[in-house]
Amino acid sequence: MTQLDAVHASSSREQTMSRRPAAREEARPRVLVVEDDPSLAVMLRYNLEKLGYQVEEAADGQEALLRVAESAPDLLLLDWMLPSLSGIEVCRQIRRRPQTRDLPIIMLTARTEEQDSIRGLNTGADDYITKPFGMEALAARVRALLRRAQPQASGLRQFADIVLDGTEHRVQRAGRPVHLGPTEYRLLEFLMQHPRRVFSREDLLNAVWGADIHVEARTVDVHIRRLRKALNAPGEVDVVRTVRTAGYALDLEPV
Amino acid sequence: MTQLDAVHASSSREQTMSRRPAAREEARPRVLVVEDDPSLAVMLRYNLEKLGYQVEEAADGQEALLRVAESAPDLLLLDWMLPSLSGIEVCRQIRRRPQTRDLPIIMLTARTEEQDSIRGLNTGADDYITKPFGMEALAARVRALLRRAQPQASGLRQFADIVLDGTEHRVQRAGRPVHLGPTEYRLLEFLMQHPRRVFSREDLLNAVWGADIHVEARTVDVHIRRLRKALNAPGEVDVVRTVRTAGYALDLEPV
DNA sequence: GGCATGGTGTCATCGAACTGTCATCCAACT
DNA sequence: AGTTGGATGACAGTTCGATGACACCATGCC
Repeated sequence: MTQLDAVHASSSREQTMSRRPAAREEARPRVLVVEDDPSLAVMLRYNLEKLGYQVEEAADGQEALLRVAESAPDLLLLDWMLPSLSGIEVCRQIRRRPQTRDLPIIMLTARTEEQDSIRGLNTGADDYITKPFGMEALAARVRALLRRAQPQASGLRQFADIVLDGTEHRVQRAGRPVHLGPTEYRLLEFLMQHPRRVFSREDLLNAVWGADIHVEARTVDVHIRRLRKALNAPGEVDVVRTVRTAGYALDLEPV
Repeated sequence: MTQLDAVHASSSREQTMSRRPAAREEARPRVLVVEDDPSLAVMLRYNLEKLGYQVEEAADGQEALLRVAESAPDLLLLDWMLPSLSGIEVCRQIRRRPQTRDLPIIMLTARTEEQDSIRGLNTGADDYITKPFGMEALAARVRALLRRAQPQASGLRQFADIVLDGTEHRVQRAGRPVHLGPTEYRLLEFLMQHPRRVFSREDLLNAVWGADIHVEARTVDVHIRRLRKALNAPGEVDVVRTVRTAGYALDLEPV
């Protein structure tokens, strides 16, 4: 028992890093309400909390950006008209930063404001709803957006200093961008789904190429080599472990 | 061809040995088909049963979750478009529960639905196949996934301060990593399956080398020696017991 | 169309790791 | 002491993964 625990403990070090997005997922989704009218804000908070969301508030555009940056909510409910910084401007700034590019935003607009101009103008919002609105309508939009956004969150995979962004199809190692061909990308993607685990060439062919495609087993070697070449900068440890007669694994310890 | 067959043969040996201890494993693998189109469902059932699987069915997402929870199938064939709860959503819910996190899932999608978005977007499925598909393609995927899922059960083995991790293909003694050649690895793996039990050289040849391979019996001595050398650091007790005229065993007591 | 480019699968070759065998030595039993 | 069976070191042959080269295809660009 003690031994097993020891092994687990030593090997779970990196896992805690890669588990971060999952930990947040467990909690209720957090909605940031940006609304300068206090009575409306209170109403929104009340209803959203009843629906099971955590609610944070911001009264103007400046505060909104601040809160988005530091508490990374899962969804933004954004009033169109705001003091200090208009809703459109907030939207634009949020879209500009890579960390918040995919944050779902719902705009709250007054009926008088022309909907066409909102729709036509590229605000960057994902959805909008005109005031006054019913709570069911809002709830439906919130649910839909959160559901859509969810996979994006888990599209991010991390192992050691390697980050694979599934939605952007992008790979980094130690912050530096890494260019991979399509096959190498899928290969890495698959290996990152089961870090440390050893896969035979046949496993990899099935998973990366497809079960019904016939390709020489040795071809895997070549792609592993290309993956290594792209991933390992001079001086860095090789992240691909070769296990003789067994296959390959994504791993730090070469032995 | 020859290559693949060789791989099959050698790797299936380990699998039969590392069969899960549970009683229900003797049965054929059970596949749950989640498909709302009755004619397709019938076709799938017919073909899968012909391939030797047990087939269960569910017509929508709700029923799918229910059946997964109560009958714990070995593999899920999941239609992308479903009434009441989409395939993606089913997938996500299954992945959320620890008991079903490793359940292999194959998605069935229509050709029009973008394949990239399925593969790229992290749906949580292990594989997918576009609709219309040939039965061989499906069979290949099912086989591949079931094979991959199986060895997970027999991951970690331990004897005294020795830990052998089957999925990672790693060996440790007293926390220190131990490097073994393929033969020594299989030898240790076999010995660890029956600690303390004494095996004759012939037993070991059959189990580790294979019944049909002809190798000099004395060769076992050499590999036992290599295993000892790798396993026993200076000052540690020898974990391999020699029983004169009988064979070897994994044991702590020297006598 | 023709050309460049980047990606892919296959092959021949190289070198390191592994393997099986033997001769020799040593310890245990008779 | 003599015999038997295991341990050990050496070694030659083999296997297996790494590597570089190359021909083939797409795709995009002039």
